[in-house]
Amino acid sequence: MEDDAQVAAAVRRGLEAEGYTVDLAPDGLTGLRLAQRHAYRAIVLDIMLPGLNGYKVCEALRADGVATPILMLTAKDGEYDEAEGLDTGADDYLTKPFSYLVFLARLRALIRRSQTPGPLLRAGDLWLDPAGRRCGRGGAEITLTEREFAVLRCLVEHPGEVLSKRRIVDEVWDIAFDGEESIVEVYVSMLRRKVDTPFGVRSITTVRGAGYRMES
Amino acid sequence: MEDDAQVAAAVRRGLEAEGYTVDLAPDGLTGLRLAQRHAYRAIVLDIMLPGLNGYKVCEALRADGVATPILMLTAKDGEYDEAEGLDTGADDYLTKPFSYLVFLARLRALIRRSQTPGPLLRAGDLWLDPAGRRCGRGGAEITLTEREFAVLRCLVEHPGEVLSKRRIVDEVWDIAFDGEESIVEVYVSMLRRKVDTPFGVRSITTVRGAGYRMES
DNA sequence: AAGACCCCTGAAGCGACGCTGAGAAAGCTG
DNA sequence: CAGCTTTCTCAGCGTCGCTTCAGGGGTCTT
Repeated sequence: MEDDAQVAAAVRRGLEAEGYTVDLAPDGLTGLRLAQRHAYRAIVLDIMLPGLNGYKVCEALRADGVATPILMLTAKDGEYDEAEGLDTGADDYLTKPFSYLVFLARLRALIRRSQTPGPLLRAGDLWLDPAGRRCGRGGAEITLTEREFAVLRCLVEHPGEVLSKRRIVDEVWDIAFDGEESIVEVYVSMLRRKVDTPFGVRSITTVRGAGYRMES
Repeated sequence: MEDDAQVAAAVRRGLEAEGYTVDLAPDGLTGLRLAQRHAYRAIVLDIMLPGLNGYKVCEALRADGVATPILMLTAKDGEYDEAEGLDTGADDYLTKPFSYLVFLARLRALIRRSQTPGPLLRAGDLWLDPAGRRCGRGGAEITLTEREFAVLRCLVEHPGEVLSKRRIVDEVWDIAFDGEESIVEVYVSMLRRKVDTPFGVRSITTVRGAGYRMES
């Protein structure tokens, strides 16, 4: 246990260094609760857990309709353990001891596999292709920088809804971003110049004191 | 088990003497992993396996979209086993005990049958033949090293989609590769010099901050 | 009408990102 | 073992994008 806690802490540090946000549960039940309440991108589940063991947590989650990909960690390399792990609904398993690199690669593969392609976002004749990272209006393609694209995407994903600058910063910028919210103004300005002005339209509306809205 | 391991080793020696390259998995799950990651020309699958049994491995592979021909080995000669084997997606089965010559003949037949004329990957007039490990643009053939080919293949398999360096590393390099992602930059640079520049085109687009995209 | 507040946008510094040539290390071939 | 190929690292350099700042305009309140 002592050992496990250390491994868990190390894994957490590693993942956070990679830019992931990590919630750590000390026991099975806590983990189950967390997973039921949050929409995680992936769950790493140790079979040996105080309280509910990993199989049970996994089973309970699947029974609950939680579809989040699960990576199971098992200490034994017994045959049945692996099969059972997959049977209860885990998407992958890893036998201890494992290298951190292998762990990371598996986790990434899991997350990638679960990502739905999400074809094309549209707002009027404005279109956004997240997979190809392309954007355009009608037949014309528009070149956007990474940030511009992220901000526009954020807006297009919530058409007709007013998004505060705070919210846009939260969604687009890193957690650690400590600049001013006014950065959003700058990007909206640049976006309008690229996706609106040349086409004589105005799809991003300013709602004074509240934020911005993508007209649908 | 002991027995099986000896048979497996013998088969391996035999096949390697024939000029095949053989990967041997000690258990079902390892086999499954290997088969998911590599593009084998054929898979020989024992039903009696430690860990996942042959049926499950077979099923999992097919569910995963792996189309590699599978030759199933069964110890029993009961009809149902055979039927079940074929049901789960195996292409042929062989009942133990069998002679090595019969085994070899079946395997060859399987490989021959599966050689589809041209699963040729294309992107514009750029073509890639994974089976023959060849590549070219229009009528001109281009010589690529193993890595170059793998990177290009990765890109061509997802035309129009932006692939991050991280993802390319994950797909092309060993799972435990711990070098820098910038290695991808080097290979893209070399690829462009071979498949783009001589033809005055630019098929691999850099998407700053996001990755690379194969133009389709 | 004046002031306060909010938003727009052009300019500019600087840091990050990507490209490429050189070369070391490892592997293969004869 | 020598010579070749392949793979990977490193560092320099040019470019691009991110962010901040400041000045100006618009809008609402008092």
